[in-house]
Formats: sequence, C-alpha cells, structure tokens
Amino acid sequence: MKHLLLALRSHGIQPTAQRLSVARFVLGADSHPTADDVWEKVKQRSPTLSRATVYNTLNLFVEKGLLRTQAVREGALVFDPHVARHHHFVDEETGAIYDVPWEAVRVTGEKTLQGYEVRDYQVVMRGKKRQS
Amino acid sequence: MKHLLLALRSHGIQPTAQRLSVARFVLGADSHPTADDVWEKVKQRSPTLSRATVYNTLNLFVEKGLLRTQAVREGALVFDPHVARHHHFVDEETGAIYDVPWEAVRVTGEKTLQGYEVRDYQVVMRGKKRQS
DNA sequence: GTTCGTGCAAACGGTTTGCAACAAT
DNA sequence: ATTGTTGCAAACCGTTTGCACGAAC
Repeated sequence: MKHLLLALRSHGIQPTAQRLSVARFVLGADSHPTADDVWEKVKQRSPTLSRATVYNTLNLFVEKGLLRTQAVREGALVFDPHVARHHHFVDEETGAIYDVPWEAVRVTGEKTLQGYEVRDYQVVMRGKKRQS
Repeated sequence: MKHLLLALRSHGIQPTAQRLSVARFVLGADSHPTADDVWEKVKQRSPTLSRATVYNTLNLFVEKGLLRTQAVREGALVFDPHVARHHHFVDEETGAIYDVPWEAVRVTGEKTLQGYEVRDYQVVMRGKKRQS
C-alpha cells in the first residue's frame, strides 16, 4: 500500500511498520473507531503492537492533520479520517456514528450570531438508522 | 430557596440536604459544569459531601429529567440544566460552553435525509467568543 | 425496623507517561 | 553518538460500585 506511505510522509510523519499498521486500518475505515477499537483490529495483524503505541500514533496523526477527533460519543474519543467538514448522525440504539455529507443539511444564521465568532460548526443528529 | 425543593419534589426526587446543595449550584448555573466542577463548588458550602454523592445525585437528576448530559467536551461529560432544545457554542481557547437559543440558528434538510430517522439534533459551533 | 441516602474506599475503563531497550540515521 | 520509536508497567483522571453506617418515615 504505497499511498499510505506517501500519506504519512506528506504529513511529516516517519513511516514505521507500526504506524503503517495503524494507518491502514484507521485511514480507510468510515466507521468512527475509538483508540481501543483500533488496537483490537491492529493486534490481529501485528500482535506485538502495544496499546501505548496505538494511542501515541493516533495522537500523532491528529497533530499532523491526518485525523480528527470527534466529541460525539460519551465516555470515549472517536477518530475520524474524514477531515473535511461534514455532519454526524448518531444511532441512539447502537451508538454507531455515521458521516452526513456537508451538503445534505443546511445551516443558516450562524454568521449573524452576536457575541460569537464561529470558525467551524457541525450538525449532530440523533435517532435511528433505517434499513438502507 | 423554596423553588428548588419544589423542583425536586415535582420530579419525584426526595429532597435531602445534599441534593439541595447540588441542585442549587447546578440548576442555576448557565455554565456547563462537569461532575467534578460541581463537587468543587458544592464542597465549599458543604465540605462533608462526598464525590460519590455528587455523581449519584447528578445521575439521578438526569434520570428524572432535571438535567441533560452533553457530549460536547472531550474527556468529560458536562451537565446542562437547560433541558429544552438548543444549540451550543464551544470556545476553542477556554473550552467554555455556551447555550445558543434554538431560534438563533436554523437547520434545513434534516427531515429529508434518506436512511436516517432524525429524532433530535443540534448545531455545535466552535470558535472564539467576542467580548460581550 | 425497613427503606433510602450517604460516605468511604476500592474498582473500573480510557488515556497518558516514565523509562529502559532498541532501531535508524 | 545522537535522535527518534517502541513496549511495558505504572500512573492518572473521570466515573461507578460495594458496603457499612446513619437518617427518616
């Protein structure tokens, strides 16, 4: 997977075997895994990889702009490889988080809010996902 | 403060001294305190009140509909006495969370999202609060 | 005297950190 | 030789839980 290597290099991250393992899983997925989700998955292919390395690597990726964290789930941080603006839908029954395209929902009025300089925003929706 | 007593009673909560201490702080504030914030503040007036009681009390209040939790802050749950629909603004520098009235911002398109049954939503904005 | 609430300490889950071993340059 | 990376264990923070004591109906 050459593009992973390039993705890391272009963000100023030295590509090591461990970092590539983490990258392969987390940059691909459109789920919104927690750090421990990542660890569980990555362990299957690279059983010697430690939890600390996963956490350090994820934080590094966030720092370098490859990932974002989302404070959508209670109790744990989730990582999102989708760094462009988008909204979120949280299934209240399963806790699963889905990306909602930026254009699917429109927000108006945020620019004229007095007292606040809004740099970024997103709509967080909750409910039930239908069979699709 | 009679109204606190009534607020608890009307939600089916036996008013005790400890619960009233917690209620006085958390139902009034329009900050969005974490459980430990509440403990710190309440301890000043009621030094014997234990952390466990604060957590239990806050959870009880949430269960009974006096408070909501908001998954807006990373790493900790915040409590919000404002139970009606509203939006949030997070100051990126201080981490402070502000309520934004429901009517101040309008969202369109959320009803026509295919695949999702949206029961609730809010806009989460981030940026810098201006001197107001 | 039974039920409910409290306080303490221990346990817990998610995350960070200190440090020694280990590449890699 | 220096710098950066890893793995382990311990520490840490926010939260929950078990249990014995105490208050209230």
